[in-house]
Amino acid sequence: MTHPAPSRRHAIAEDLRNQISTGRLRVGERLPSEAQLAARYKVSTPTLRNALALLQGEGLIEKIHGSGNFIRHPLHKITYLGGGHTRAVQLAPDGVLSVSVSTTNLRAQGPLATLLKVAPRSPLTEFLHLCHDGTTPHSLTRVYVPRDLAPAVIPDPPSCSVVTATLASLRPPLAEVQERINARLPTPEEAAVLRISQSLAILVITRVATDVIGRVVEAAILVLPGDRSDALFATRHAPEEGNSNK
Amino acid sequence: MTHPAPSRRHAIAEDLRNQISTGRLRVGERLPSEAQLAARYKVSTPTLRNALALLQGEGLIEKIHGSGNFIRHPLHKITYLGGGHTRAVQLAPDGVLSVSVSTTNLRAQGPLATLLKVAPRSPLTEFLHLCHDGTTPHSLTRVYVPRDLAPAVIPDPPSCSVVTATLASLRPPLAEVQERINARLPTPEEAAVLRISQSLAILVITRVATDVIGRVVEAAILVLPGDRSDALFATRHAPEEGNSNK
DNA sequence: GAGTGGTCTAGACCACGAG
DNA sequence: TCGTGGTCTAGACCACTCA
Repeated sequence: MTHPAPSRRHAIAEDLRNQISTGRLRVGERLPSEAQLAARYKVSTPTLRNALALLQGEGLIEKIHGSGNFIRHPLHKITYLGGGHTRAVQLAPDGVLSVSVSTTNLRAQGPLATLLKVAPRSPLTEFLHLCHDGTTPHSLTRVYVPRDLAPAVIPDPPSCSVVTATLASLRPPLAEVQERINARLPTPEEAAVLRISQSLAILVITRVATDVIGRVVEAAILVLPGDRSDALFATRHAPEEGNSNK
Repeated sequence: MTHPAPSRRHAIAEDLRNQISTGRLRVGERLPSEAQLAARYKVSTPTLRNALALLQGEGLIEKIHGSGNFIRHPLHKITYLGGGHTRAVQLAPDGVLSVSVSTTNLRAQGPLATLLKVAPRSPLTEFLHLCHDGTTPHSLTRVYVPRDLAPAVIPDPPSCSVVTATLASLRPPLAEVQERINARLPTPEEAAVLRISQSLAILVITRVATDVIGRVVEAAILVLPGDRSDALFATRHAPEEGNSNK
């Protein structure tokens, strides 16, 4: 409560936020150049850039080097459905999502070997999914399976649904799916691939599927931008056994 | 791969990271002043501050205005157990967590009313939990229940376990627990309460518990710093019905 | 090549914390 | 009061995009 409006950049960010939400600045539109904005608000360029960084962290604008600052399209919110849904995928409310998949063969090492509970240098297959909502990237998923559970032939170009179905057919019945979620800032690489600011928080979901004999048959790492996605877990309780929890 | 080492501040941050991980800088210790560090690395103060901001975003250091930059204590990782566990609480691996609770009566409004599916201005009781790991705050939880499901008398000082048990006893059997998770940067208020950087991502869990007649009996908003907490959901599958997924 | 954002400098002044 | 971090200035130079 010491300072309601401590700094210049918050005031500028607030003004721009209002202009965006009231529609005076329309989506997709380019903002005036940083030099022009700095002149208009009578601040130095670093201060104006700090103001833009706030909006960037909220996912309201997108900076494109050499080209300008743009109002982002209103975000199609994506909900990751977890818990029980073995074939967990993202759900888009209305828009059409296109997914591109690429495949790589590699060998387990370090944390990846630990995650899959295999020996280092075990052969794995990686499926890299990049999900687009229109023209903007929307989520990044890396799926790892032991090589012997991966299909021998991969369609070219691979399609997400086909790959997923093929994987499921090769797989023994699942016993447990574990999903670990945390929040962090993206690495520069992740930010570049997803075209988001390095200061926009991301949701990272690490999903590990285990079969009945305890073998890890799939590990997936999902990276979801925090401004346009969340994860939902619903747990139903049987009415009569609801009180059996110790 | 376009830029292996794009900027000065990353080099400085990397150097400080190494000094921290190799123990040349010990936990709790104060770093030299920013002016001294700037002189040592031969950079301007804003550049040095940018380097520190990177470490701050990783939760490695804590800035205390007027006092200095300090190496943070190695984080006791907290895991939020979700999904099925009705009385979801945080688990600390070893350290002892102390929780302070305060109670407020208020009336539903806006998003809160929507969350609890009650009419605006319905009476609610808020329980504000602040969880400490030693001296540093660790998580912030706001729990809202309709007033008629809240205990008439609140012990003073309220204890977390007693409050939780009392709430459970007043409550009809639960039918469903829904947990929605997302990632964002903290508000200035949240950052201040949790004593974290405004550039450290947080995990926000919104948990809504519904009873058998569809009434929302509790809504909780948990704020967990991303560097020291994650959420875990485990789903077991019955072996025989594992293939029923079309 | 013109215009854009990305990074950095060398200082100034203010606000906070502790003695 | 003094040293600390917090904010800001007015420029400089580089890297990228697009015509």
